[in-house]
Amino acid sequence: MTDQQPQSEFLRTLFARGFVHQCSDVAGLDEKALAGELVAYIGFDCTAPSLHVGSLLPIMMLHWLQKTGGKPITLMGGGTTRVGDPSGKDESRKMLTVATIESNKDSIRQVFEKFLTFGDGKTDALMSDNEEWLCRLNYIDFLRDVGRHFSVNRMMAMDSVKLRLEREHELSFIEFNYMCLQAYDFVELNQRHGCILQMGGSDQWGNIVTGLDLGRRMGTPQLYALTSPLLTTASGAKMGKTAAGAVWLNADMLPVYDYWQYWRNSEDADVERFLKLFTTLPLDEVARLSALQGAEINEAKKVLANEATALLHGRAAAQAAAETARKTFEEGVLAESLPTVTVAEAEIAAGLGVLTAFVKAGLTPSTGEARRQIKGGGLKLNDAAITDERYMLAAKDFARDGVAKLSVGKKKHVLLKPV
RNA sequence: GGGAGAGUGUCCCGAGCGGCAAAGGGGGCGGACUGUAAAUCCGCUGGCUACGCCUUCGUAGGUUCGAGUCCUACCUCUCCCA
Repeated sequence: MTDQQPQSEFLRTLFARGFVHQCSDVAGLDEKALAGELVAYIGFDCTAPSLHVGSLLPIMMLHWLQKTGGKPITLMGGGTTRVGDPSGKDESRKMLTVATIESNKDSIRQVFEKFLTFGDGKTDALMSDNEEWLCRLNYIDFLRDVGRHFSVNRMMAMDSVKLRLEREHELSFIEFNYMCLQAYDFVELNQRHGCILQMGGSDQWGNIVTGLDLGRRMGTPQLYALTSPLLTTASGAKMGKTAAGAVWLNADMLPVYDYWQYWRNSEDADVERFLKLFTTLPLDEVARLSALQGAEINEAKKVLANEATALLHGRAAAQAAAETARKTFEEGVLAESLPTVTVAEAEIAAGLGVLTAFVKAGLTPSTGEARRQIKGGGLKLNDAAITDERYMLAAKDFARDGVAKLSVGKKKHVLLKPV
């Protein structure tokens, strides 16, 4: 929020790569970062079994923090998720059961290890969980020790609350408490680990600042807030949503190939921004790549896909995805690494219609949809458009490597394999 | 507890004098153009054993030849008052 040049490597990097949306006190924070090991945390909700690309941005901030000599803390919201954050939501989310939250937590954890080094060393990352202290709180004690520092008048003015009220949507008491708990987390982490910075997405600003405030009233050292911009694509869509759903980070929820494709299909106008945010390439390399014009920029998109995928899934997996893509798109060759679905030989012998085949392959949700796609010219069998919706798959369709290639549009392919 | 209002195509918003598979958007998917981009244009957007059949308008009943539309009860949500 200021244009002064920070001195610390940490802040310089964050600013240069476009991670900063708001910061409570750049100069003050810069000083702390220069002085020595900076401890910062980001909280993560456990509302889904995997994080998605939206959370990648905060994770990258922690990554850079560690790289520049700081100590990152990932805070799992084991406790706060039981309450539910109203920020940025129109309606209250369904209450999640404790069991669901626990299982989500376990499944989310593993992702952090890809981006951060955990351990007991000075700049090793730390994984914490606010369940540890929040679930132990005693209501009356909490109200007396912490609750008295919150002004309802001020809370009513916070966006997360105000928007609900203005739109005449319900805001339950439990959600209203969320920011108090998050604020308390910050204080707790300060006391436990000397954490003085909380980062997060821009929608977290209110919650984070509430933490600074609580800290001051409860006698912590000066705390700092830093938020990253809300990520949208150049054409305004929310980042991380595709037709199939969210772009998950867990490989069991989104295949590596699809993850690679997600980045490969970025809009031109996003390439530079994404390279800065989601890869660790040096900035001069980023500048070179994003200067490419016209079709040339596809090279930059491939680099983006490679780098982003390598960070999450490893270099080898990224290369494999790139190779599959190269074969299918650039050579038009059948890549055996495409997703494969098996069918019983007998089923084919008994007569398997194309419509059913597409449904089996999961390319089409219903035969009706398959029918419509055929009318629109969207379905292909071994790269040839299908025109007859009553066509039955025959032996010759499996002539190439014993598999039939089914496609919807240009980008979605599945190999059908008889067994 | 009292009063006022609302629940529509399982993505969202949203029209709907008793004839409705249900207007219109958004989103999405497919096609054309391109560069696996954007913008633009076109088509599609309940299911199926498909010129027919089945299931949809909060839930359950009722009135009607016929109900998203009328009546009754119930459920859920919102607002106002207490």
